[in-house]
Amino acid sequence: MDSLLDKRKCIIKSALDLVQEHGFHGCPVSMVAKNAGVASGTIYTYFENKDALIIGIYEYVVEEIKKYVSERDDNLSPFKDRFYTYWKSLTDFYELNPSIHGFYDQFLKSPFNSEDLQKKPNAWHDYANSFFEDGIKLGEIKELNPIVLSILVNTNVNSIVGIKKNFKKKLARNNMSLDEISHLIWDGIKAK
Amino acid sequence: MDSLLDKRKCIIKSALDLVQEHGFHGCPVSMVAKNAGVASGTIYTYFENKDALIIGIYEYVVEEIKKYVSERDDNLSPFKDRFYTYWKSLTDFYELNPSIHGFYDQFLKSPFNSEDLQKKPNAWHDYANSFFEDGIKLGEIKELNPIVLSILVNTNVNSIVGIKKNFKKKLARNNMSLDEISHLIWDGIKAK
DNA sequence: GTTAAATGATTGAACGTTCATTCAGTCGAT
DNA sequence: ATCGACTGAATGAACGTTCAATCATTTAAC
Repeated sequence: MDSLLDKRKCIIKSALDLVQEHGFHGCPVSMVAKNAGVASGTIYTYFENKDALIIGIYEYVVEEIKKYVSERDDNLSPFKDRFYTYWKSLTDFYELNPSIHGFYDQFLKSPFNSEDLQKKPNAWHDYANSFFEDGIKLGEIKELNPIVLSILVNTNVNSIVGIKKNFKKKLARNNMSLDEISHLIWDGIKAK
Repeated sequence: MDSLLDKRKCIIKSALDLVQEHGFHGCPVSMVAKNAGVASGTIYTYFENKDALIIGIYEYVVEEIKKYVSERDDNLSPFKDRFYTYWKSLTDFYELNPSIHGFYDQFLKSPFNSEDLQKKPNAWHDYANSFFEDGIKLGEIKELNPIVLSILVNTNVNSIVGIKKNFKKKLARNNMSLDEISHLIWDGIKAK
């Protein structure tokens, strides 16, 4: 029983790496299977088809993100601190898990991220939305739609992590550190 | 001669629509051909292979973006005005050309956007970078790396346009308008 | 405790489809 | 008459998916 869940997760994880590297269509089921150390037929014990595998990866990924970020949020702290912690947690998580970052970035803009999927309950999105709702209720940030806020902040974190990944050499100079972008965003969204 | 360029552009345009709708791998060459009103073999008169077609669309797209945004920039105006005009031009352009927005968003995160491609000269990226360099030289915006700034601003515009596309109904309420996000970003990046 | 049956995961060759690409022949302009 | 674009059927490789056979583990019977 346990090993079944393990194998499912094992397939997801090895598919995650490959998709991140080669794109959705650059990694055939056979490659995922080989990478996971199983036969290609086995994939179909755990997933209805390849699309379901991709969605399965997505569901795993958002669960992991939510877990990491929410564990580090202390809702008794001042909201400003919570915001910076949120930003840092998300950044850290992506940097610790570059293939999740790569996958998620690709997935969000892909046709896999269909309207139907977006309608389904999503613990990570719910968490992020209610996080920013808190900030608004507390009067700490501007009265923007929390959904917009969360998309905006998450997009920016994604972007920064991507920049760090790609431009590591060029940017290290004497410029304002990339981490300071969080201040820039905070200045933009804080109330007053 | 002219009709050859026309046909190339015609193929690019009809591929653009299809890719935006179905994703890179959801639109076979045969479909592109049919949509463009040519035989599939004809595609190969204009493009070496399907990948080259995708890259061709990308090159067309960034050229159009650059044209639209730079035409509306008056570098004699105060930089703050120029920033708002930049933001508005880019937003307008994407809203006037939703399939370009959809394509570009997908493309940027896809494996097609390879390191090699990123190294190639790109008039739009150069334009955006030097735009923000201007702002820094004029002392109007913070001393961030202009490459970072342009990625950041472009990402945010992209994101806002995407939100407008998807959430038209939900968001129209009484919340601060999405267009105000530009102020939020300006407040964040302006000097002082 | 041993043996036998049952269950269900696993395998990988085989299948059928899809699709990028080719090319021999056609058409149209000059 | 020549040249080059155009056509679209043909090709063959790639890939998702299936399934008969195998294997491992659990259950049942004695």
